[in-house]
Amino acid sequence: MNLLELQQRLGARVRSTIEEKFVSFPPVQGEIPPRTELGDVAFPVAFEVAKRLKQEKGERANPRAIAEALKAALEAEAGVARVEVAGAGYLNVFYDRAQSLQHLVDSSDAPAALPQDDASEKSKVIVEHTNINPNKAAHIGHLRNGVLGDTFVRVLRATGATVEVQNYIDNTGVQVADVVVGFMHIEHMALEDVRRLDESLTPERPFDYYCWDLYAQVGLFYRRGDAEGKEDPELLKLRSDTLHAIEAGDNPTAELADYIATRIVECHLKTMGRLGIRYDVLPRESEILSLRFWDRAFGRLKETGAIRFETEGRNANCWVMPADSHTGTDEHDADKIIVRSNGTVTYAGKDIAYQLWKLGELGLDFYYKPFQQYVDGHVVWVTTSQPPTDEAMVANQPPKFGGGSIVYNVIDSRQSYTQDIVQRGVQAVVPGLAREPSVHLSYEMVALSPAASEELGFELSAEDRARPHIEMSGRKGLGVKVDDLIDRLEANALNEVDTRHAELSPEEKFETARTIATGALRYFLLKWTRNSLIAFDFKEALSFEGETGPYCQYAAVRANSIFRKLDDDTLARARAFAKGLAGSEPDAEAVRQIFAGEGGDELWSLLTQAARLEETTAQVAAQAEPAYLAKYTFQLAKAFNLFYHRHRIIAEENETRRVVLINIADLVRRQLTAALATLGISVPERM
RNA sequence: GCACCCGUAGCUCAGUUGGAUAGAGCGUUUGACUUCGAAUCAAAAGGUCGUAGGUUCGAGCCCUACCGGGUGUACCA
Repeated sequence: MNLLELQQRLGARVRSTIEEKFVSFPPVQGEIPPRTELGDVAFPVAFEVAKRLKQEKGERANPRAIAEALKAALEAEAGVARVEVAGAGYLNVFYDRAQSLQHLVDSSDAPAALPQDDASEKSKVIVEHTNINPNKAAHIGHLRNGVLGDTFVRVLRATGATVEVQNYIDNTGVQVADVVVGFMHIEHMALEDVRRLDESLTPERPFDYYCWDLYAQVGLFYRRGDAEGKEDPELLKLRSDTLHAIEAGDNPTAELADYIATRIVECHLKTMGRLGIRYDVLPRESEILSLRFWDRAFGRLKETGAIRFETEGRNANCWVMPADSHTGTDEHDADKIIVRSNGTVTYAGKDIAYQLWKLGELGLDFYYKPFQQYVDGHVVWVTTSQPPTDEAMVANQPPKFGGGSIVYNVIDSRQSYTQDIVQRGVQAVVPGLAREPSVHLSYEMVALSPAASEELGFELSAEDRARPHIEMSGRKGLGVKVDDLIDRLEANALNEVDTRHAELSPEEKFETARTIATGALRYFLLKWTRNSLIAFDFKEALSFEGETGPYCQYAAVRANSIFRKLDDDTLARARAFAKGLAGSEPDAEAVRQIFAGEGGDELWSLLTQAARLEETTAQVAAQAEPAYLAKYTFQLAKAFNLFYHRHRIIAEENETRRVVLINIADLVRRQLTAALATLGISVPERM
């Protein structure tokens, strides 16, 4: 369902007419006028034509006259009712509204035929998101990553792409090591003790919450209890020793680390699952190390000369990636160390190896085993260093992971510099790939408003209180845990449902509340453009009114309620009427009268807005900006709410008018539901 | 120092690639439930688009300089 084809056809016609009558001209796009009275699509090309005429032929022409000359060609096109020349030379096209309605209803029946350009080999898109350090509960900042990534995945799938979702697990990093230090040196626990502790924990304070607190304690521990003090080098040695033990593997410390990381990943998946966020595969850093991915990437980097060995200077005995611009006084200032002087590899190096694998350019693969299964049977796989041994594992083969034609990495903007290094490394090794095969999908962080910070019980200095926002800190334990926030949203939603729909069963009430909470939270995180920093505020995040997910859901619920009261036969007849418009001129004329009459522009405007979902989705996929889809959905919901308020549909007495209203409401509710689904938000029965 | 991001209504933000009269939400004020549900709708007030130049038919958007804020710039991950 879209009007894009018509728009594109008109654009092509404009161009060919210009070339025929005036000068050579680039492809024209057409744009949506700011107001319905100005038409359905506008071509402000006359100014450019006048300029080109002057430049290329020395002719002086009036833009208005040029627009007039193009008008006739457009008026001859099918689907066009009339064309106006406005202002200094705008060419405004008005569609035939009856014909458009017929077309929209007709095409909405066919399941959106995906453009299967080449069935032989469909390329795969990989999206990597979430990537939370597996050492504590997820906070709202982590959630922004997950929601952004998951929504982008849904957008890509809506455009027909095949998408693989990866969640990278850094199970051998310092953050995990810190919690291991906490268990071993603060709590004096070994693996068995931690296991027993884990089993004894209550749902109010599960394992990831426990580790959240412990991690904050470790931060203090390194500072000998003084939050403002310096870290004690002697205690920091515990961290590096632990880290080395984890990387080496095959020892009690590494086993404890593995237990913690695995359990926390389970918690994270459960948390994300509450919002419908899912994964296909969990590549782990431990396997990148043990399967020697880095060694292979290292060789490739050396071969291509992307990195070089320093024999002197401050980076002596390191492998560095030279900076491409030398702005500092010392030209080595900006060089990035990839391999340290002690021979170990930095994060950037490991990430280059991982990216190469994702693009199918490393020449190595992981082994896999099932990690968990969602209720619908979908399996999440995790990497492992051992080939399958027993028969059951051999029989249960994973899909082919990695080898994407394009890779999106959802990573916050603070890591732009490092990501840049990684991109350069990848491009040096595989120069033949399409431009930017690996895309950093960056976004700003979520910080806390001073009020939110105090609500969490953190004392603020006068200086902090004056700041626009306060950065969350896992080390200080300062942050809004995702599960806490969802719990509050669900409780609030349940409260509302309870007062509005006392007749529902407790299960129905809870399910409705859950859906509303998900809608509120996902929309809250999606309505901001990626490079807008979110200063988290409880009042705003907990709101169900105004520009929120529940507002959009409510519009869809209302639309559905119309059709619950309408018998199926009426709907079928209404659709048949719309489809038959092409064959009945009197009916078509009656429909035109309705759109031309009182409030007709408003009806038409709602219809065209609903028709633009596919176009918007494609744009969101191209620009990787899910906020546009959120805005679109809200605007459609808003327009529908107005329509709903202005018109009584079932009670409408004029038969033709009633049929038109039914068709509009039907198309809008379907598009609205589809838009929400792409945002990961479903529509409850009642709310 | 250098690099990137940001500066639009009281607050928080959009502004779809340079188009027509600058848009939402929240907050404030005021109206609308006997209706397909008011988690809604309508109306009002609120703007020197940080400042100063420039580019052109046209600039919130592009260029230059400056002012103010943020984030990076590790032999951390």
